[in-house]
Amino acid sequence: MVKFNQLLDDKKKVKNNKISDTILPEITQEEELYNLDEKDFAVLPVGSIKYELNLIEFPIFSKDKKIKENTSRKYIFSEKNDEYLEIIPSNIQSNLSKKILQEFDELIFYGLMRIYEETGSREIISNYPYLLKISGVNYANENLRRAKDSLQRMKGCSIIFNSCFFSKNQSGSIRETKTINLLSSLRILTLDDKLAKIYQKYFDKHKNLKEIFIATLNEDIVANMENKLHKYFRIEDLTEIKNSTARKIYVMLTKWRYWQKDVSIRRTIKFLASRIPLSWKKTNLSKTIKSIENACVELKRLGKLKDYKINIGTKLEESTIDFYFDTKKNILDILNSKFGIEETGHENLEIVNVEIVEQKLLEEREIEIKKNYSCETELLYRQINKKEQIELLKDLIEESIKKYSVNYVKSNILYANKNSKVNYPHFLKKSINNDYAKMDREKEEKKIKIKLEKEEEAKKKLEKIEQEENELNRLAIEKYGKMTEKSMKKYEKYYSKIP
DNA sequence: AGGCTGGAAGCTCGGGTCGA
DNA sequence: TCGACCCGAGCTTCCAGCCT
Repeated sequence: MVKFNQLLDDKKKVKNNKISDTILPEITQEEELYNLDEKDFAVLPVGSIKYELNLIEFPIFSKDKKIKENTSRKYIFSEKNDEYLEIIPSNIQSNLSKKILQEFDELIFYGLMRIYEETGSREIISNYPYLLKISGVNYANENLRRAKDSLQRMKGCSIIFNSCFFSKNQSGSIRETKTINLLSSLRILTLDDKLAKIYQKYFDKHKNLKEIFIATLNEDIVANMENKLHKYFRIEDLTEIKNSTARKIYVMLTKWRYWQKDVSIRRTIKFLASRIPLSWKKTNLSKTIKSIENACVELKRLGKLKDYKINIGTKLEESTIDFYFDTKKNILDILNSKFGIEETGHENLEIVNVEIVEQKLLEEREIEIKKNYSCETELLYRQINKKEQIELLKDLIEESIKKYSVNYVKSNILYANKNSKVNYPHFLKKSINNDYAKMDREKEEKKIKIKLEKEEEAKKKLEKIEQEENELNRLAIEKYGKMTEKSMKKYEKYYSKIP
């Protein structure tokens, strides 16, 4: 972990280069004591959400628009200490996209947090139009599709915190590897779904609703929020910042300023860029600084930042930025200065390297996400041709047997085994959805039926023959018993000649 | 009337290249 | 170091039409 000393060193370096000639504006800090406790939470402004501390500090939602499908991203904080954050996209074929979490998902996540705040339940049952509305996303057809896409990404994307996930019981250095998905489960229900009746009231909200979703928030994130390891934000405060770089800076500053308990803070621009994250290639430094400056202008315009000052010395690379905060406090500021001020150990983490891994490599390496699948899923998974077995197909099987039946899925697996030529997972998914194996299954069922019928017939025939034989024997014995002594001797003499 | 759908055009912004 | 320019995925906006 990068120690706080390093930041101090950075500051010293800047001083040595005589860059730190910033004249701080006169700032007087007013303090008022409120002694807030649980019962004061009722006065939280409408539209407040909790933002969990780990999610604040890390680039969970990529700002990169050129992100490719089936590509993971690893943000390395320290090669030596093996500290990194890695985001691996889902390659479940049924998902709309196989990308890592992106900017749009962040907005949708705010919406989920809002519903969580309203209901207090980890399980969120809602519909896309409502989710868009409270996420601050314009209603548009395309956005409806993307909301679904986004939920799937939150379920499918694995976020690996290696030695960097902070939680309540964490003290000192964080040594564990933690893999989470923002959503631990996701179920999409259409009206014709078997379970739709149970959730009818959620469909009744609007006659035009075709689908609703049932999503469960990740338990570690929820646990942290229950332990007050979060900051409060008004959802409008976040969504009115259209520039995503500005939004990320605002969110991180809210954490840092109350941790540092200061009305102004300084960071190197390199550090800031690494955390947003923005490119820090030599040829692009000036543009990155410009982007950060644009973001600051936006924050100042919206009144989220009192002022800022960028200090550029002889070298662009060593530039720093000072942020100045308003001392006027609203209810959220007061809460934020009280809760979530723990040192999480992330404050000085600097991303030193970003690795991008393409799908081929992703598939080659075993994804170490251990999941609990049902017995049926495990058994069906073994039916898949060995060379086509990918751990993630278990998700597809698990989902499919819920929707259809074990026999239905099995028949389609066998069909895919026989007929898939190029892309097995894709073919299997299509096969299950369209029941390609219907004919095979019916043929097989018919074959079994005929076989059973034949066996039954043969059994009956055998029984009949036995019955007849028994009857003949009985009659013979009966007749033998009734013979006169003369006839019996004649009969025995005749039979003794037969070998 | 208001919510939903489907499609399309145009804009945004980070990133890349180049030359002064 | 910096401005000019281009690229392109993502995003917004708009329109026409449908459903309840």
